[in-house]
Amino acid sequence: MEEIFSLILNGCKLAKDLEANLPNIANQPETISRSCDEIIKSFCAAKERLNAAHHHQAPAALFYPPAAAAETLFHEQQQQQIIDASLQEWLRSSVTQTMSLIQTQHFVGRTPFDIGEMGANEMEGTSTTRLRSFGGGHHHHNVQPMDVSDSSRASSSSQPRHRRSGNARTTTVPAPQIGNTEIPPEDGYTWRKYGQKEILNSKYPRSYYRCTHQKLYKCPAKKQVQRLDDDPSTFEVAYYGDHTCHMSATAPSMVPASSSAEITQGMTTQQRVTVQQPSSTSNIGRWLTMDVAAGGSSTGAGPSTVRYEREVPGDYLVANMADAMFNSGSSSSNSMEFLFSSSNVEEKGHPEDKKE
DNA sequence: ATGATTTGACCATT
DNA sequence: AATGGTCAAATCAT
Repeated sequence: MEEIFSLILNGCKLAKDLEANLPNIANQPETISRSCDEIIKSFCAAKERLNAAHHHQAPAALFYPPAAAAETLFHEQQQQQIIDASLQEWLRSSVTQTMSLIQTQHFVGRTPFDIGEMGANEMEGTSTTRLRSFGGGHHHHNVQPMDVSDSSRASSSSQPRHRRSGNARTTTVPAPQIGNTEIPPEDGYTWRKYGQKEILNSKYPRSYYRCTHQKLYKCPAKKQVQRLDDDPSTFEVAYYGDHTCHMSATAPSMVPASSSAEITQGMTTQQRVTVQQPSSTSNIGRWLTMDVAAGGSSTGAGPSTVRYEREVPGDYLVANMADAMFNSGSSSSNSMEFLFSSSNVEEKGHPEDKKE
């Protein structure tokens, strides 16, 4: 156990070192990469040991895990929380600035996440392959009877509760390289969670989000986020519907989800640092909401006129992200302008996503 | 007070 | 009938 902790702490230390050095090596991707590798290695080693210690019996009840398993999972979670706590401390300190710098300099033009678009069918195929059938292990703390003897519904059922409408754009988002890997991915839009569900044959629950501005702008955009069974550090995000709300409200910029993901990803990291507090999801939107000029010419960007989403083929976007994000005019060389090359995003328009 | 999240219940789809 | 998606009351956070 001590070994594990020392591994973790070592990882933290390495990360700190990296942080300190970052300004110096910002343009040495290889060096940074090597550092990251070391950090990751350290944490992975810790994780492996944790798993080895607790994981040997992963019983495969079909629906509900035996108490023992639940306990095991619970312990694991506690470990994870301890790890998280360490990381939080580090992350909280001042990484934010550093990260924005990294993102600015390093991630531009790269697409570390593989965006796959598949129809629902394909998606289903993959998930059945991937999520093998040893379901069960959900870490559900006891559900308390909530005594909401509510039955005054059953009349307002006019919404099409379509199951998995055809056009899902599915994104697999690996855990952030930096810091906490438990954080749900973000994509720059602001979402409101409206549900969570245990999914059969999946270890982890699926979370349901809708656009925060659904009611304001009738924005139909939705997404579902679920951790992969195989690889809990990877999230599968399925998008349904397109944003009809205007960009300044929810979108980080005109970048489609795929390319904004890389930026968002990092920000998520910072923003979700406090994982234990489950309800702090949406500050992110705030900075994004603030002031994101796009397109190099339109500064005022009349929101309602701008087509913010999809089809920005070779556009370079200038966004004042870092500034807006942390409004930290301090040392982080206010990189007022960095551009994303939202090049190879081939989101074929599937506008026929109507429900109403 | 307002807005977001949690979570059991409800209901459409398979 | 089972499963997944959504609703909405209760709760939490700001």
